[in-house]
Amino acid sequence: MPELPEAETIARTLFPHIANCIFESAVLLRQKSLHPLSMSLDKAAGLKVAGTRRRGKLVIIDLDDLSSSCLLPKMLVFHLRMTGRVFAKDESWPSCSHTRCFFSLLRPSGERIKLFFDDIRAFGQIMLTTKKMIENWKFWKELGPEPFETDLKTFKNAIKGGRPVKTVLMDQKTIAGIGNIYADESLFCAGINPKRPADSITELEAQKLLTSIQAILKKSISECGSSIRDYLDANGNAGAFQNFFSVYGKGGKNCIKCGAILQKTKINGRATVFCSNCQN
DNA sequence: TCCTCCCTGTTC
DNA sequence: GAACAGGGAGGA
Repeated sequence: MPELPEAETIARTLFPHIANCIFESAVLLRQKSLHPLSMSLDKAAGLKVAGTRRRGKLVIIDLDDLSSSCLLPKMLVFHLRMTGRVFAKDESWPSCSHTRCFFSLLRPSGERIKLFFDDIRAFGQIMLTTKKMIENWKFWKELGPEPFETDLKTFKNAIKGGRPVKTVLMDQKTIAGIGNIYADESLFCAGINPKRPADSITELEAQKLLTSIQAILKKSISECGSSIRDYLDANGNAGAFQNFFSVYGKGGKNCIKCGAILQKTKINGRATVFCSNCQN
């Protein structure tokens, strides 16, 4: 389940494979995997890979239009949702039943490669867009600040309302890139009960929570993300942060801090694990 | 503000 | 063969 650290790892590991490549053609195998606001993937032809990056959980390939005099930068945006994967392989690599689209790319060396977007559960979507067009996307426009670029005041102001603090954390408008894994882990690290109404969080707790989020995301990025079942980076390697989980997927086991049995519950329809002793 | 739906592979 | 995993859209 790619969240921020996994998207970051994919963006980093993908770039060496496709640096300076020119897009030649696209094959879309599942129409619904194309975002409704996307332009036709054929429009990628002739564009050159300028870089790869991440925004929240989104993986982005920046593209330069070499032919256009008005230099209108385009970008290919991947929303990986649960099981999306982006990776490059040599030309002979076959698509599989989970391949949603693939591109043919030309390397500066003249070698031809393929860029795949595979997605088992088919929740993910791909979008070819421009910096201007993407502003029409409500999700993009409302996306909260990056966890490493925000400050306490902004964060505290976003933690508001009577919803459970975990729900607010996972709301991409609050802060970008936090999903179920990192919400549970951050709340445990900060000693905050995930069911607490967001507006009951004190300034001190918000401070602790933001620090925890940043520390956990940083650690996970350094471990190349978490691989629960499906996630692999652009090189096909698994992450290792799952070996550092304190609570996620550990309901019924003992708390690593106090030894109490970790509670498993559902918040907003999402599996949630916490320690009722350590998290108040 | 909460619930359902979209998906498919894995586990019970 | 049902339950479960879950991000985000959309509807109640």
